[in-house]
Amino acid sequence: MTKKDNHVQSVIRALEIIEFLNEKKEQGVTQIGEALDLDKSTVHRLVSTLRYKGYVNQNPVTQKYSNSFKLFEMGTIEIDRLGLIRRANPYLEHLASKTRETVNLAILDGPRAMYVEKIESTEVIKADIGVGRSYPAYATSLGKAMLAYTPREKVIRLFEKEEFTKFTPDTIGSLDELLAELKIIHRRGYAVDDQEFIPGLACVAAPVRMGSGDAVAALSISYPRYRYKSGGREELSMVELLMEAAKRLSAEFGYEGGVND
Amino acid sequence: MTKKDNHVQSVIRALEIIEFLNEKKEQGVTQIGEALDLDKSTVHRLVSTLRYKGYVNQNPVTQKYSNSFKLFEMGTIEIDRLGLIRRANPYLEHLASKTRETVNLAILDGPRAMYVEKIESTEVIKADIGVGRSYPAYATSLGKAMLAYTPREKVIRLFEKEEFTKFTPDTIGSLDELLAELKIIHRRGYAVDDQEFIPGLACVAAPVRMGSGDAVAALSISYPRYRYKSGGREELSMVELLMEAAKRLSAEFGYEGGVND
DNA sequence: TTATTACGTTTCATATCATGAAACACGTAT
DNA sequence: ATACGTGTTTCATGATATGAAACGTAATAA
Repeated sequence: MTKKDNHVQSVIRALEIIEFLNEKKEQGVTQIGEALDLDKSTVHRLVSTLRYKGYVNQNPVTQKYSNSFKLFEMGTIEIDRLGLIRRANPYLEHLASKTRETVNLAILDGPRAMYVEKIESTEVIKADIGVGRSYPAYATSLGKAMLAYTPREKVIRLFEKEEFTKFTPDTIGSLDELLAELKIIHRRGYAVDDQEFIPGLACVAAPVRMGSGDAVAALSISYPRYRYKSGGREELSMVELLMEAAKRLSAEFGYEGGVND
Repeated sequence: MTKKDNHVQSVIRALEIIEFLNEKKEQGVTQIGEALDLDKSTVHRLVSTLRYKGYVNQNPVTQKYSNSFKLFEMGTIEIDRLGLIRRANPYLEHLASKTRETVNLAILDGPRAMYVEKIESTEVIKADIGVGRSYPAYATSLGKAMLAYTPREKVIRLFEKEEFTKFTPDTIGSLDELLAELKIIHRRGYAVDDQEFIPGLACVAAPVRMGSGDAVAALSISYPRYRYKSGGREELSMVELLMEAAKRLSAEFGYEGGVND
């Protein structure tokens, strides 16, 4: 909590231009100026700074501006830092080939679960959640699996100001409810999402843990609910595969304990 | 070409901080200040602006700063724009399962080929090039495949100021050489890289074309050279698979012509 | 304990530097 | 021809980014 907002105006404006170009595609200085309530000369100066630094390109024919791929390049470097994707890939492939369902890898990005890698199911009907997207952690099995292995006070800090949106009737609706669920997950070693986020979609997830025992990421398998009976033999055997993979991957990140702390 | 450098100092500094944090990991304001030759109070103000906008996080215990995953999130949105990865995935999977080798999808980012998606070979010995990385287009089959279906004057503009680095003895070494090679590729419909970038690595690539006939992306298959004879039956049958996939994917992007213009 | 060091943070006087109105250049449409 | 639509450049103005210095806090040394 900063005492006083002492932020740099031009930097905020430049970032807002990048964000604006990120949701639109190609925009001229006038359009940007109208959207952000800036004079077009100001926009031009900021945009030309961004171009100088390689963040935006100018279309030579339309003269309009768009974001370059520098963001993508830098973003992947950021994610690659821990070598998470590289290390997780063999396990993802193993799970995908064994289950034939979509498998996912996510990290915690504040109160949200961000999908960083996936292998899609070979089935015609399959779960498909976009890499690079993030969703409220309390509403997804991946998120809950990670939160269950995150210090309780940090979880409270993350969610005390968050609103709990009821995506479906079964979505977790309060911090208390979440904390109770996390306790169960921690004891059991895996999380389930039975249509708590998207109707018809079910997932099971297990945490990837590091030396401290806290989660660095989570693995999940997601599939249409109708394909397996909730808690049935098939689903449980997927959970077994998943937990074995998560355990082995955790070992690569220095976690030496068992399922429980 | 701007007549006068009229750039916004604070924006440049803020971006340089992001870039610095992108190569290092967690850094304090003092360290950042030393690296970029700025007073720590200036760094603090810029960093707190970046945090306010969600681009950096502060570690509550060390108080040091690091980049958030916002860059990754925005980067993937940028790449997703055309739905390229989504549309290409079925073809990548088909190629991967047929050939058992690593298949790649790249786009042109200025004079460089940027890998945006891949499926790894199931072989123990395999090619592995990182998603999000980019390499000189003239040195890769993907790059050459795209350049061969890019207006000649644009190619010249992109490379007239570029230096041609000899990564291996067979790397293309000049603009003239490149233009000659592109002509052959255009006539033939696919590009090859026989150890022109990395010794021992061979690739074949075909362009994904849009309505205008220009390339939007390229598909490739990469493998260790020793596994197949250059120009042999096996390699040619991979080229056939590749061109068929590229042709179908091109159709999804509105390209209706044949292999040649 | 008390001093020392090292760090992030805040303050504040200063003038640099970002700002937007207006003019410009170059299109395209009327 | 004329009028509007771009992106671009100029320039006088003062708002605002700046860095030195002071502050707060924590960890370490004496």
